[in-house]
Formats: sequence, C-alpha cells, structure tokens
Amino acid sequence: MNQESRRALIRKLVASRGECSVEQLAVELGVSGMTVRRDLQALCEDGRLIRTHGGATLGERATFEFAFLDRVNKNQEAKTAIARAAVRLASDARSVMLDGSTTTLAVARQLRGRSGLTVITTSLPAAAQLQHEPGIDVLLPGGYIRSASPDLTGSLAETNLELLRAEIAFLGADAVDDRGNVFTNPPDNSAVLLKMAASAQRVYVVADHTKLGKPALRRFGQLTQWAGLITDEACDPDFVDQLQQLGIGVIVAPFE
Amino acid sequence: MNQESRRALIRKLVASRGECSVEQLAVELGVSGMTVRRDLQALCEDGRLIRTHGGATLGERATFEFAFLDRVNKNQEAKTAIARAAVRLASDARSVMLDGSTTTLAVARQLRGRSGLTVITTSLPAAAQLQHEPGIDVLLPGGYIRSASPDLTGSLAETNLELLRAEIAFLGADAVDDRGNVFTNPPDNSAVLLKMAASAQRVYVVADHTKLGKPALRRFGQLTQWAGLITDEACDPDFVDQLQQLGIGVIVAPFE
DNA sequence: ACAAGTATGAACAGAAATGAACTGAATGTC
DNA sequence: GACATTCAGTTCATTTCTGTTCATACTTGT
Repeated sequence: MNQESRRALIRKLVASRGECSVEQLAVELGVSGMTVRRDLQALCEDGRLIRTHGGATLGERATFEFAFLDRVNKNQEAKTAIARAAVRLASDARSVMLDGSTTTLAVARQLRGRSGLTVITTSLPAAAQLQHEPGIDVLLPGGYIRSASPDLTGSLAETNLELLRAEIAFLGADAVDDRGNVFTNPPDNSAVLLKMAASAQRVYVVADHTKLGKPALRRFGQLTQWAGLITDEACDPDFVDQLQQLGIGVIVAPFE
Repeated sequence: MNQESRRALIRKLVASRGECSVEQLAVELGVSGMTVRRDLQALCEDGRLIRTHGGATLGERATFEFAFLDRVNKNQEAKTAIARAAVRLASDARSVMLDGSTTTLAVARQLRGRSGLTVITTSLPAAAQLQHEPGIDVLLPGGYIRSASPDLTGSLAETNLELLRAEIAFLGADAVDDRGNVFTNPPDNSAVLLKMAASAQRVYVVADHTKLGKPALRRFGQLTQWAGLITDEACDPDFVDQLQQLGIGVIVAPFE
C-alpha cells in the first residue's frame, strides 16, 4: 500500500461514510495515526475533504462552499483587525474591489450586513461569504479558476476588470519591504492585481505584521502610488515610521 | 460525533424545524449546553443561522442554501443517469458549457476525472466541484451572483459568453412540452442560456422525467434548433415518440 | 550499488474541544 | 419597578487531538 493508493482509499472511505476518524482510518489502513493525519492534511489542502478534529468529513460542495478555507487561515486575529479598519475606510463606498488573498477574505466577512454595496472580487470564498447578503451585489470578473487557490485569473479577468470601476480596492500582499515595495509570490497573478489597482479610485494594500520588512519573489507595485497600507498592531513601529517618512499612509489596526 | 458533523446536524435540525432551543439541542446531540452555545455562536458568526435567546432560528442564507440543496437532491438518481449519458456524448469534447441548473451540476460531477477539458460554466457549485480536477480548466464567464441560486447572470456574463466557444453545451430546463418547446421559470436567466446555446456547436437540453410534458413560464428555445434532449428512463415513452416524430433527437438514459 | 530524497512511525509539547462552576445579562412575573 | 428565573458567556481543569522533531526504513534515480 503506497501513499497514493492509501490516499485514494481514504477519499473513498470518507466519501462513502461521510465521516471518518483518524483512529478508525489508522486501524483499517494498518498505518499509524500520524500517517493518517499527514494524508488528511494533504487531502484537505487539495480541498478534497474537510479536516475536523479527530477525523475528516466530506464537504457539502453541492452548495457553493468555501468555508473550509477559513480554517487554513493563519493570523486570524490580525486579519480581522485589519479588516475592521478596512471596512471603516470604505464606510461610504458604494463599490469595493477585493482580490483573492486571505486577508481580503476577512474584509469580505466584515462587509456583511452592509447595504447598497457592490463588491467586485476575484475571490470565490469572498463571493461565497457575500452571496446571500441582501444588500450586497457580488460581481465576479470571470476568468479561469486557479487550481492552487480558489480565485479567478487570466486574460478574461483582466479584460473585464478594465471595464469595471470601484471607489476603493483592497489588495493583499505577500510582502512589503521598507521602501514601500509590494510583493506577491508566484504563481500569484500580479497582472490581475494591477488591473484592479488601475480600476479603483483608492487602493489600499492589506498585509498583517508577518508580511512586513521582507521582500518576496515578484514586485507588483509601490505604496507611494496608492492610498496606503493597512496592517495590525503587532507590527514593528520602526518599520511604520520608515514608510511614513516616505509619505506613505499607514493604518495600524488595533486588536479587539 | 465530532464538531463538524455536530454543527452540520444542528444546521439541519434548525433548518427543518425553523427554530431550536439550546437545551433541546443539547439533549438530542448528547453534549452539554455550553457546547451547543459555542456551536451556535460559531454558526452565527458564519451567518448560517440567527442566534436567539435560548436557541437559534433559520437565517436568510441558510434558507437559500437548503432550498438549493433540496433541488439538488430531488430526483438524484434520474439526474445522475442523465449526467452519465451526457458525459458519454461529450467523451471527445475538449470544451463543455454548463448552465446553473441542478441537472447540469450532476453532469459536472460526472466530468470529474476527465483530462484535457475546459469547462465553461455559470454555476458556482459546478465550478466548486471541478476546481481541483487536475485535468480540467474551469472558466467562469463572470457576472453578478444571483441571490436565489448560486450562479452568474447579467450583461457581463452575456458579453463574455459571446466571446467564448465550446464544442458542446448542456442546458437545464424547467419544462419541455410535447412540441419541443423548452421552458425556464423566472427568475431564471433565459438571456444567459441563449448566449450559451449560441456559443456551442452542439446543444443538449437535460431534463429529468418530471419536467416533461408540461410548460413553464418562460419559453427560451426549441429542441428542433438544437442537438436534442437527454432525459431518464422513467419518462413517458409516448412523449418521447412525439418528440422524435418532430425530428428531435432524444436520449433516454438508463438507471444504473 | 550507492546516494539523495521521500515516507513512515514514535515521542513529546502545544493546541483545541469539552464540560463544570460561576458571574453577569436578559427576560418574564408580580 | 423590583424580583425571580432563565440564559449567556467567562474561566479553568480535563481530555483528546495535532503537528513538530527526529530517527529509521523505503523508494528512486544515477
């Protein structure tokens, strides 16, 4: 029994029973619980099942569900703080753009309950969060769904974003250095991000404190061109000073 | 009973009864009231139900989700049979269009495992089903997410569909009458359906036996214009005869 | 055959879930 | 409007689960 067939069998067992415990799977497959956990983690990252404490279940993907992504989310507290600050900035906006990062997903969650708002987003989880909000229209620009993460990319997305306009855009960054350069990691789609930035009157970069002060692979913009950075209060104050001396607006969101 | 399935069960119980008390849930689930409270809070934060004093009621979002799941689960066997026949017709197609009906969602499920395929769909659940298939590219035409059902509509969707082409399209119908007229119920988006039909080389209407022999509110097409109808073996043979005498191709899919 | 990389399992430390007890808030009753 | 009752939410202890780390076995490519 190799890894691949074992994982296939786990998928089958979970699919047929709807739910399996780690221990149960370990006994049935004749491997240790540790191995089962690693398998479940891998399958969960692929979105093939939903990890639970003690086991795994089948997601209700008959509906448009991306809730399982929330659990993968790191630094939830910081992102929620940033999101609260972000929606405050957008309090009178009637159109908001959100990219496909996990930080902007937190923004989407904070937008719930708003009315008279159109949200343009490439993020399918954000769309799922907002689809049933009575006061919010969700507009997807279309495009290919990236296999690595549930958001839209490609020339169709770019072309459509050129035709759309929003009052404010929130873009997630994988890294921000002390010169105000904003980075993303491939295979992230910097082209789509740039189209979003070009189509919004005000552009804020959202990045929690773990993203600050280091570069990443692909530079896609400069904070001096945009409205500023929103980060959380666990960040380094010296870093914030440096950016502010460059004339960059920095908003430090407090925790609850 | 782990957390995930317990919360799923709570959702079901609240959905079926409209309202549940904390104490009632605690007894039925065999957990403490404290655990129920924590579950309810989590579900409430996700917008899945509305917390009340002493219990919880159904929120708007949950209402939509369960209404959609009901539709998905209706005549599941027939829809699966139709879907199997559909993917056989599309066995050498490299591009497939799927609309947002529950029958075409079954087609999406049957497409899993295929490779070298691009699926163009307005259905967000279908997209969710296929997003992790390594051999399948999922292309969304964009547009507004309808509030009543999770699919895309609006002029953006229509414009983009005009630019796209597929070898074969499967469109769900709410009704097919004995003259070959194909109907949809408002607020279904017949404009998007027509754009899909116009952009595909072969167009099949998929409709289980409960949809046959009756009209619905909005006529959006005629089977004689298209490649034919796929239905299931529980249909009325006389009805099939009538359509065939009009020169319409009818495929009757057998159950497993 | 050898070496590099991968998979596996054991042990342990940290995290999460749960329930009990307690305090504070909301609702209903008189 | 005051009181009683019920409910909610915090805190803490207990249990269970998770994931890191490390050592070993296995697989794969050269």
